Amino acid sequence: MKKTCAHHHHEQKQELASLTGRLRRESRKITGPRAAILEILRHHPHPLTNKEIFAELPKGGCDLATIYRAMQMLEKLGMVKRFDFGDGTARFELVGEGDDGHHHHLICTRCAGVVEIDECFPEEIERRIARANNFTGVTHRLEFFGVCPDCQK
Amino acid sequence: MKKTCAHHHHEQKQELASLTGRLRRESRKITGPRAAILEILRHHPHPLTNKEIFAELPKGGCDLATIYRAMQMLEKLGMVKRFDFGDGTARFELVGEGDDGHHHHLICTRCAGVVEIDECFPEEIERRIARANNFTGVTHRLEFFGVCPDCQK
DNA sequence: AAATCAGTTGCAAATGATTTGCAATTAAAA
DNA sequence: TTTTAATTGCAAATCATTTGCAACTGATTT
Repeated sequence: MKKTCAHHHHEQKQELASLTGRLRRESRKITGPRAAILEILRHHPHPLTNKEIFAELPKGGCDLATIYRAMQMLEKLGMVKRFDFGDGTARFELVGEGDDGHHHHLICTRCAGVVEIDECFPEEIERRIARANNFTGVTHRLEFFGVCPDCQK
Repeated sequence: MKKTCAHHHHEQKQELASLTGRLRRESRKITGPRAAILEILRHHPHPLTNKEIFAELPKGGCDLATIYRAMQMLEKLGMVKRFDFGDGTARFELVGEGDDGHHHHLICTRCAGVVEIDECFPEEIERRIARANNFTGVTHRLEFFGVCPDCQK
């Protein structure tokens, strides 16, 4: 269960320069650990856990806490999107400029393989739900689970 | 943000006898802690965290670990359904006999109030997603977030 | 290029939710 | 009652994530 194909909601792999530029604009420093983390995210089209990023880090990597701090900051700047697959571990994906990164996944409950999904919850129904309950600014968190072709035996 | 109204997917409050019967059938003991926990769940139409159940427990309550163990067991028996609101704390709701408890919530990001939702992700689209990726046994986890009427000021 | 300073990092300790080992207890069957 | 497997309390262990703090380093200024 490995998929690398780009789905239409995926921008081209972002230039590192564009990423560091975004940081600079927010008066954040471009440090070794940050450049390395962005580099890893840039090359992974799928959501990664902090531990996974940590493992991908070259030799003298950085502290795990630094990754946690970096992801928190990148999320606040809207540069990464946090996903929750319900296993108690956060996962992150790089988000393109101007994009909000909203999309969903289909996760194999056997091998944990992940496929990005283009479908989203119907806007019209979401609006109906918001109106019916007088809620504003409604969004959703949605992930699919099933058994991937490889794991079906 | 408090709602007590019963939605159509909610069975009538289950008889305690029916609940204990289900346990007995699985050769589980009806202990004080368990009866107390079921009693609390029976009276709460909304997802509860273990801590909340713990707090609701009468005086000499039971150990928090016992609640964790009970919920795990009840979930395995399909008597409660676990929900994940993305805040790192599991929540549980009693599930009626024969029901699988599948449904969703609309959660206020300000006051954490919860409203049960009747809408579900369109089956047809889910089937399409499953087929398109050759996955079997596909389900989904879906929760809505927004600002409830009270918190809108 | 050296000085300056806010933003960063490593490391260890703190949190918080959840799990687990184990000896003592108890519900339910015999 | 006796018997036995299931259950509990309690403390210690896990795991993911956060945080305090002193040392460090980009980025900007001089």
